[in-house]
Amino acid sequence: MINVMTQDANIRDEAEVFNADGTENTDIDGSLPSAYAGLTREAARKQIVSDMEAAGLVQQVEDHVLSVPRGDRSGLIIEPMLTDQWFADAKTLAKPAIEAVEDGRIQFVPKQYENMYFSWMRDIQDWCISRQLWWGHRIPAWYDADGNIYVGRNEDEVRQKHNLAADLELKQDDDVLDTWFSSALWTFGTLGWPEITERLKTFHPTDVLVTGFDIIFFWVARMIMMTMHFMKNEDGTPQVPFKTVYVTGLIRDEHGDKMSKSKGNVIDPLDMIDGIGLDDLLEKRTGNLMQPKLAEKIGKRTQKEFPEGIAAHGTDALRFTLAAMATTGRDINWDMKRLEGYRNFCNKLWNAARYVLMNTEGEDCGVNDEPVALSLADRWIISELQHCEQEVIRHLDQYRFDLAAYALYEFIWNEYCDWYLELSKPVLNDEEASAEAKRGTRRTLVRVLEAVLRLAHPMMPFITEEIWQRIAPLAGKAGDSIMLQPYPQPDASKQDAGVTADIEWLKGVIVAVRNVRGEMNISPAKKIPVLLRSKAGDDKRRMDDNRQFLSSLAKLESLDWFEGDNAPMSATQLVGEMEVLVPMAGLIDKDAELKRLDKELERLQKEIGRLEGKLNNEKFTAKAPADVVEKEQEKLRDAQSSQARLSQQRADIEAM
RNA sequence: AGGACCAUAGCUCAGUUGGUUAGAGCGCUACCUUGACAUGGUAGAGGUCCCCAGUUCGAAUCUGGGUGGUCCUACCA
Repeated sequence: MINVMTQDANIRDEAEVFNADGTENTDIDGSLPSAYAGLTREAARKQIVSDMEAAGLVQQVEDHVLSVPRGDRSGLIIEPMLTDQWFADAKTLAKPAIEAVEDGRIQFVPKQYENMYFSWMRDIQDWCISRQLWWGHRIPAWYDADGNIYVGRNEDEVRQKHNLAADLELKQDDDVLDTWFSSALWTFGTLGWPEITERLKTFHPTDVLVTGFDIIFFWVARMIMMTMHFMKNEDGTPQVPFKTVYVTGLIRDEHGDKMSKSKGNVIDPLDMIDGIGLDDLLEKRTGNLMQPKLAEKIGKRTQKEFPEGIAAHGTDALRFTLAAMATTGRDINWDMKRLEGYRNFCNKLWNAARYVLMNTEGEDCGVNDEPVALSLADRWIISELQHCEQEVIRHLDQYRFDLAAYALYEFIWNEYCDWYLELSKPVLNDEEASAEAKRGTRRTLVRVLEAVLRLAHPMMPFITEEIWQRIAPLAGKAGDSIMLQPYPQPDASKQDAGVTADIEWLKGVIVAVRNVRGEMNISPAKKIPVLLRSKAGDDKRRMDDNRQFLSSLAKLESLDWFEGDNAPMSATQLVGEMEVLVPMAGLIDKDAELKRLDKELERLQKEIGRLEGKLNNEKFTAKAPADVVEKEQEKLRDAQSSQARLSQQRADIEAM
């Protein structure tokens, strides 16, 4: 290896020549043309060209494109230069680190990232830990004038260790350690190491490391290597730094571009939480650019993207959004609209709590276990809560924060708010209702809310705390903070499939009536009569049990059981085998109803065709599992029976 | 060049071992200010699951090939 430049990148008098092992090579003549000695390399290049031209040796001078490395701070062009550098034997360090992941002492979530780790580690090269930077930990190595090397914590220690004379001149290595070399010590270095402190014994190994996939080789792999090298278990085996590495996706901007300062597309989380005006946002993005030329472009883009700046969304909304978007994919394209949607969700929870407080504060909520009568709706929401808890806990265990967030969203909005709060109104507003019934509903309102607050707390810490402070006493709970409360545990004995089926029936009837209203343009304010007709045993019971709920939520003028064939002309919807009839007199638009029925019949016809085709295929009936075949047969029977009823209905209306 | 990942509604994304009428949020359409909530409610429209071939009774899901996109490949972190 030949080096022709001095430390200042000027041309040497004579080239240095080394063997590959770093020893000096004396076989090769290192002499250089004296004309160039001491010139800067730029001047030397020009001089060489003109000398060549003078000698008639130049055929052509041609421009070509190349990428020129420049120093980050100085901006100067960086030239190749041979210097002494320190290396760590990475292969030896990597071996136990690979094994720790292979045998599961350390697990990556999602698992696919283990491949990334292995491919890096199995192909690892010696790690150059010298850096020529202006910052970092200085390499703890000293040299004397003869080139001897002494390594130690500091100069005093080095002198003592090697019995060096006090007047022997020592020079510390100019280079600094690779940042990752220092930060690889992080898990134990922060806990008092090299002293074996109580903290170190208590908290090492740590549990979960959360990071981005681009950090796996930079830091994660190196933490594992260094920790296993320095830290040992009591039995002397290498200790791992952490047990699980949870790898998040990388958040990009809405176009899928990586956020970067020079692109001016960075969105500061704090600005989404607190909001920021356009002027401040522009200043933030363009005020301190490395390349001021970009300011105009970034400014325009920002102005277009956020004409009014960014609205305040709050911490909880941001947290919940991040959880909901933490899917298994590698990239997360940020979407302000989703943040907005989850802010609305926070608002929804807040308003639901207001409703609950309005109806429970200062009222008898059965805190002291007074007797209660639980309605079907009460028992249903309690049952569903157990299910929601199961789901959330299961998904959290698997690091599927997106699915956990979705389960919470679904329960709070689509079950608790949309149905349960509505179903609580008929009971609370009914002057005839017993004290036990009202107490039961109030108790359920507060207890379910209290539990779901604890369930949601990790994802929406502030709102849940705020509401919990007021709800907890009503639910008979005491404590300074929701943060100190136990996480909910589902109780399977509170789940009741029969209750769920009854509520599904109830929802079906209500939706059926709303459907008729929607399609027939009947005002939501107008009360309408409804008839139910069915041969199934449960239907009559369910109607009798739920008369109050139905009348209230479907806005009924009357609700009657109809037997026999000559039903009045009605708009019809099916709930299972049961017909929901809305008599047409004075209400229904005949053409609209015919159109609606045709649409439904067409859908059924397609469905029947599909199912028949499948079931007539002998290969399917012969090879598919019996329960799958049976399921398809049942679907066909249902579709056919629906088709028969609706065809009859259509004929009746047509004849009107 | 090598390797990895991704492709599902207008947009951002779910879809767990093959069997669903393929889902959510936002956006869109119509109606509704009813006493928790218009940051809302009700009802709806919207998909050739990138393309081709294969395995299978059956494919968004499994296999092969193709197309398009993103990222990584060691001295900024």
